[in-house]
Amino acid sequence: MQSPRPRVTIRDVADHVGVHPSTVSRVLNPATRGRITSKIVKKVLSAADELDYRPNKTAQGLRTNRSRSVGVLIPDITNPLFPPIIRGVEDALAEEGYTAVLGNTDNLAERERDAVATMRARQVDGLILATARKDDPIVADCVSDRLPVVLVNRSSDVPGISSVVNDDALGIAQAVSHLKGLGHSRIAHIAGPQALSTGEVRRRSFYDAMAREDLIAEDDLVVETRAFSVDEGLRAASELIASGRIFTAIVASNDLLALGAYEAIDDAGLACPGDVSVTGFNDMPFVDRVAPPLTTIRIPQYEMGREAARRLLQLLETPDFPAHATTLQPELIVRGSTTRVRNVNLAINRN
Amino acid sequence: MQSPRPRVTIRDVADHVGVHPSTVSRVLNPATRGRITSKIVKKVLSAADELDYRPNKTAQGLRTNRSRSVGVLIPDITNPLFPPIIRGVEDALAEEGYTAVLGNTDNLAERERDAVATMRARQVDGLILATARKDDPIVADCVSDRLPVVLVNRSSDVPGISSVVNDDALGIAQAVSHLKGLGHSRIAHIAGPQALSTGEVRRRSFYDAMAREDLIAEDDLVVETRAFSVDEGLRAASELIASGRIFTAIVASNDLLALGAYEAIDDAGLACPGDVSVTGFNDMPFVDRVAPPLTTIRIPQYEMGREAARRLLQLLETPDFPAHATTLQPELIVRGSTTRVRNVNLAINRN
DNA sequence: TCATTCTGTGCAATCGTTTGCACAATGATC
DNA sequence: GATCATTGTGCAAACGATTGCACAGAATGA
Repeated sequence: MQSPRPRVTIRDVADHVGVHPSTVSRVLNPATRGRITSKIVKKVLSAADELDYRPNKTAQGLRTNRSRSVGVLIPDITNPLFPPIIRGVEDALAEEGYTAVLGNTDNLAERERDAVATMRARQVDGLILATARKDDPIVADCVSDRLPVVLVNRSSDVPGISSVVNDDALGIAQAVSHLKGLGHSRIAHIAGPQALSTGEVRRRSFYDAMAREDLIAEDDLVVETRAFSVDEGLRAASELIASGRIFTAIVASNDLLALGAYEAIDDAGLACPGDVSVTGFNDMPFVDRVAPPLTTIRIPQYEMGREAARRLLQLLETPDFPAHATTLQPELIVRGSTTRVRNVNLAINRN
Repeated sequence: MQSPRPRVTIRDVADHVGVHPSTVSRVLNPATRGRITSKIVKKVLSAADELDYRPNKTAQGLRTNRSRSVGVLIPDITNPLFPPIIRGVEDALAEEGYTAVLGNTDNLAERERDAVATMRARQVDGLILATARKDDPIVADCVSDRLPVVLVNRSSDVPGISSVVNDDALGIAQAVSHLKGLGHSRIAHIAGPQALSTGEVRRRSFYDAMAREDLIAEDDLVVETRAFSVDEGLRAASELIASGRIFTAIVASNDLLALGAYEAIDDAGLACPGDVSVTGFNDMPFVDRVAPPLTTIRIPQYEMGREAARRLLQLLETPDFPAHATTLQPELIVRGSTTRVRNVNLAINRN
C-alpha cells in the first residue's frame, strides 16, 4: 500500500529550481514563455518533467474562468444516430485540448433543463446541443446568458444561434424523386414529431417535393409520430395499412421509423419491397445489413459533429462571431427496400 | 446584447442575508445544515433561490479535491456494444450527482495513456475503463497511484482491481451446446484479439466447452483476429473457408466478427444458416434485424454499466473497499443464423 | 557618469469554496 | 450568581493556479 502520493504543484517546481511560482507559470504557458530567460526556461521545464508535474485544471479553471470543456447534450446515446456525431465532436475538441462532457436527455424538457444546469455548474465553456426543439426556451436562456451554443442535427427558431444541420429538404427530395423514378405515385409519409425541427422540416419538404414531382400528397397518407422510434414507426405504418388507403411506398422521416414500418408491413402479411417500398433517413450504422437493406438518405454524421465542434471553438475564441447555419449535403443510398412499383392496388386488394 | 452577467457567489448570498459566507456554505451543505438556526437556514435558502445562486463546482473541486466526475474510457463509442454500457454508467452516476467524462481510445495504448492523463489532469475522482488489456500498465499505474478504478466488460490480470464483466465462459458454453443440440460437431471459432480478456477468455472457453460436449476442437478451426471488427471477421472466415477444412458452424467471439463471417459466407457462394450456422456474442442493437437474424449471446450491457458505476461510487466512499469481480449472467438468444446441420461435407464439396 | 529605458523576475491579490478554530451567547448546574 | 458546557456563527487560511504591478539590474544614450 502506498500513501496517497502528494500532488506536485507549481510551487514544488519553483522551489526545486529556486524561482518564484509565477515564473514557473509563465514558463509553462507558451504565450508568456518568451518573457523568461531561456536558461531558466530550460531548468523549469526539466524540473517539471523530473517531478512529473501536471497542471491542476481545476485550479486553472477557477482562476481563468475557463474549463476547456464543453457540454454535449443528446437525446439518447443508445440511438445509433448519435455516436458518430459525438465522435466527431470529441475528435475536433480533442485537437484543441478540450474535453466533452456528455448528457442524455431522452427528449424530456425537464431533463434537458437539468442537464444544462449541471453543465453550467461545471463551468463548461460552451454547449453543443443535439436536443433543441424548434422553439426552445433553454436555448434562448443560453443565448441571453451569452453562453456559447451550437446546435447540431436539429435547428431552432431562436435567433442568433449557430447550427450545423443536414439539408433535410434535399434529402427528402432525393427520396421522393427516387421513388417516382421507380414508378411510385401514391407515396405515404411517416412524419417525425413536429416539435422537432427535423420532423417538421422533413414533413414540409415531403409536400414540397411531391408537388415539384407533380405528385399528389394526400393528407391521409401523412401520419405523424410522437417520437423517432421503431415502435412509433410500427404504429404509424400499421395505421396507414389499416386505413385501407392506397399507397405503394413510404418515405419515413428516419431510419428507426422505417424499421418500424418493416415490422408493420410484415405483420400485415405484406412484403417490402414487393408490396411496399420504404425509404429511411440517416443511414444509421447497420441498416445496410437489415432485411431488406434499407434505401435511405445518408447524412454526414461524423462531419456534422466535427463541424459543430469547430464552430463552437471559433465562438469561444471570438464570442461575437456572427451566427451561421451550416447545412451539409446528404446522399441518397439506394439499397434493397425500394423497387419498381408492381401492384398499385395494394390497399384495395387487401380490403 | 446583455453584459456577461456577473456570477452570483456565496458571498453575494451572504451579504444579502447579512451573514458570513461560511454560514451560507454550511446551510447549502446538507451535512452541516443542522448546525445552523433554522430561521437563518430559511433566509439563506430563499436568498439563494432569489438570487439564483449556483455553486461553482470548480471552486468546490479545488477546495475539496473532489470533482464529482469520473472518466469513462472506451475503445470507440461508434461500436454499438458501448452506448448501452455508457448509458448505464451515466444513469447510475447521475443519481449521485456525478458526471461522466468520455474518452475514446480506439484500442490504441498511446491514446489510452493520453486519455488517462487528461482525465487525471481534470481531477476525475475515479475511472471506469472498458479498454483494459490483460496486462495493462496503465491500470497498474492507477492502482499504485490509488486512483479508484473499475473495469467493465473486460477484466485484467492486474491484482486488486474491481471489475464487472460478463460470464463469457458460460456464454460460449451456451453457444456450443446450442450448436451441438442442432447436430453440429465440426465447429469453428473466430477468436478475438488475445491481448484482450474477452478475446482470450472466450477462446479458452471454446476449447473447454467443446471438450465438455465431447467434441473435438481442432486448432485449425480456430482463427485469431487482430480486432473485434467486421473486416477482421470477414478475413478470418474467408481464411477458414479457403482452408478447405470441414466445418458446419462458426462460433464468433463477438457480433461484429459474426457479421464479417456472414459476408465471407456470402462471398463464397454459401448460405447462412443453410451451409454454415453462425453465432455471435453481445447481442448488439439491431442484430435481430440483420439477415439472417443473428443467434447470439445477450449480455446485460446496460446493467454492466450501472453496476460498474455503482462499484466505483462505493469505492469513492470507501477507498479501501476490497476489490471484487462481479460477473453477470448472459443469455442465449436463438434466432435465424443457426439451424440443424444438413450437409456435413461442406468443405469437402467445395474442393 | 548619470539619467533613462528595457527586461526579466518577484510579490501579492485573486478566483469561489470549505473547514478548523476561536469565541460570543445561551442555558444548565450547583 | 458564578462556573461550565453547549450551541451557533464568524474569522481566516487554505486549495493551485494566473496576472497586474512593482522593481531590481542591465543596457542604452547623452
